[in-house]
Amino acid sequence: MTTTIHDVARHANVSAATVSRVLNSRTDVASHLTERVLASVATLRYRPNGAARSLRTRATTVLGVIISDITNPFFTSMVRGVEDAAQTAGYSVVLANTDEDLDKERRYLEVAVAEQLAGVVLSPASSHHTRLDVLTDRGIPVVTVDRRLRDRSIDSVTVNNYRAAFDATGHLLEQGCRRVGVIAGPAATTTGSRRLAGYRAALRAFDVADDPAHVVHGDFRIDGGRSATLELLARGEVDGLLVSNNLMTIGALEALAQTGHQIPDDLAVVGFDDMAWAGAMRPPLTVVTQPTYEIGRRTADLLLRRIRGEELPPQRIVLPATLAVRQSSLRAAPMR
Amino acid sequence: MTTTIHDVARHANVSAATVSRVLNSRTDVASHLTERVLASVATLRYRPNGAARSLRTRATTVLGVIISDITNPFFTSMVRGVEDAAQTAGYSVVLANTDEDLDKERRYLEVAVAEQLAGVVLSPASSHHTRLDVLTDRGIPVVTVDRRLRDRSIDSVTVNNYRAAFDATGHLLEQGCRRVGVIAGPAATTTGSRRLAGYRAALRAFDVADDPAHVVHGDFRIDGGRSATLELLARGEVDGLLVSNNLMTIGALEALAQTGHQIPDDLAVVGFDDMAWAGAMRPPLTVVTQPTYEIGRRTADLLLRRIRGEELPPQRIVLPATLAVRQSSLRAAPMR
DNA sequence: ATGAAAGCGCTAACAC
DNA sequence: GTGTTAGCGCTTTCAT
Repeated sequence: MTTTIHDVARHANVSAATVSRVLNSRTDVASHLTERVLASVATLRYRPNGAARSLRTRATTVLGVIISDITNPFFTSMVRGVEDAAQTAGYSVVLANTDEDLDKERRYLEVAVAEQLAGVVLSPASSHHTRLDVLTDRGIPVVTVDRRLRDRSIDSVTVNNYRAAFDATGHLLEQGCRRVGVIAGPAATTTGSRRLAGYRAALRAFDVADDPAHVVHGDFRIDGGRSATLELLARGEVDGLLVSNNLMTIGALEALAQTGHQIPDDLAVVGFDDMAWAGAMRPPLTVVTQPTYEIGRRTADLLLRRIRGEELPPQRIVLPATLAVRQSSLRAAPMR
Repeated sequence: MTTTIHDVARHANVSAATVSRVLNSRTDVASHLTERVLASVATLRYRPNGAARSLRTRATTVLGVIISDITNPFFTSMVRGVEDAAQTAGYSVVLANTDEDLDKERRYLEVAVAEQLAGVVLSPASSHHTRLDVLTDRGIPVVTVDRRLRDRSIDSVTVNNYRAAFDATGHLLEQGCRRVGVIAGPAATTTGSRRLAGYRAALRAFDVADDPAHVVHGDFRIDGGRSATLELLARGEVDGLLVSNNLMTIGALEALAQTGHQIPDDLAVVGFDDMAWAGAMRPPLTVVTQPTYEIGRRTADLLLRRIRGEELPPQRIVLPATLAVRQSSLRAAPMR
């Protein structure tokens, strides 16, 4: 039927133990035996049985990636980076969606344990309520991505959200906007809270009053972005808008079109997270771009180091996010 | 350490075999024992070890989804449908990207075998060259999605691409366009070839000459769409454009903006595959919409039936794709 | 340096 | 109906 390690052993005239040693690249095997084994593996097209291996070793070579929404292009691009890094190291990747739901998140963390995943990349639903003990108790490493936890002992890879939001808001103020609204993310996420904090800091820096009416929270999804924007407009006119993620930006643009606002003349817009189509829009969209693929790679690299057992202090890797200025935020008569 | 089936057996005062029977919901266990076992499972928070199970049964409860590009929103939405259906049936899902590369595809099919996946959802890189024997020889069911194989014995779930392209092209012709270009997909894929065939049929139906200069092939990616469009424009003016998938549409729009074409006045545009942002674009984009999530669900349902061993003739499920007319294709003075 | 043998946690024959 | 037993394919002591 399927060829096992014993078939290879017989073919190479060695014991199964020796084949196993060769396959796990241990150095204590005579080189002529190594060659013979490798040759047999090749001719028999032998593939080790993953189930048997992980039953025995109590570990797999599978990484879990638990994110809120696989249809969000930010995450898919990030996942690509994780996949590539994992692949190179001989690991495969499984994905799960939480929909920002703490219950679903907890369930998937348990699955990760049951499946004995080698490690987990997590974009936590909440900086305070997400509990990782299930994993850490059993020594399964976790790295959070895009967002952090309050718990500083957990590795994370993020961008400087505060700074990015500060710059984006500053850019709108430099363009002459004085009533700048923000569609903020869920307060439970660090992307939500840090970006809002950056926005507020920019207002202060420019001596512009921080009007509570100018802040509306959305849920990082399209519909939420649309309704939050309509709510904001209902509270009074604004002349600039910062939207805290990509999907909400789509909703916001729909709302603005629907209410007859001209961009950037009536209202200058800056979104968060570049998207493949941001440049194809009319007017092209000014956004905070994140190195999504790189974020994924770095996250996976860090996770793999933990899996290998490297001892390092808790890492908080921060990558740069930069403002890509396009027409949606450029006003005719900018202020100096 | 971790609780095993024997711990549960001891706690419930039965044999491991009985616990196994209960867990696999076999009917030949006395109901009072079933209760006791279930209670023990709950109090001990027992989770069966997947590795041990699949080592024994030579099968997993994992589905593989092998697609060309996880960053393409068509596929992610489809994958959501697969995930939800799989989840309900107690299966989990792993993803892989082929980048339309036959080698990569073959490699992942081998991984599917090695990992003893229960079944595979595949969007084949080529209708002629993709070989599925690796899987079918070992009884691993496959359903192709989005695209078909020449081999009619393989189940598939697609939309009626021919008809959809026919309608989309017909719509452009009804709008008065007479020089309609098409950015076609890779000829190796059925989505590429069927959509092109539908386009040609519409030209015939409207008695419009089929100018070879109006057909350019792209690779289903953004850059390919951009360069194909520039190539098309270089060959001579067109007044209508059909783009055969979503990512190429983004590239096409960039090319049109860059060359100063006004949509829809200079050139009416219809894209394929709805995207969350199609309605947020100015002008809103006319596209062929596919029931992506539903496609995923139906695919998974079919695959799960095959996994359960149901005997049915080869299925070729065809779901409806419909034209969502928005402004990008609406001309001032349409022809009747 | 290499082989023999035990056992990871589970299910499927086979007894009873 | 339920328990006993063997063994899935691999790695890892422990001898040699």
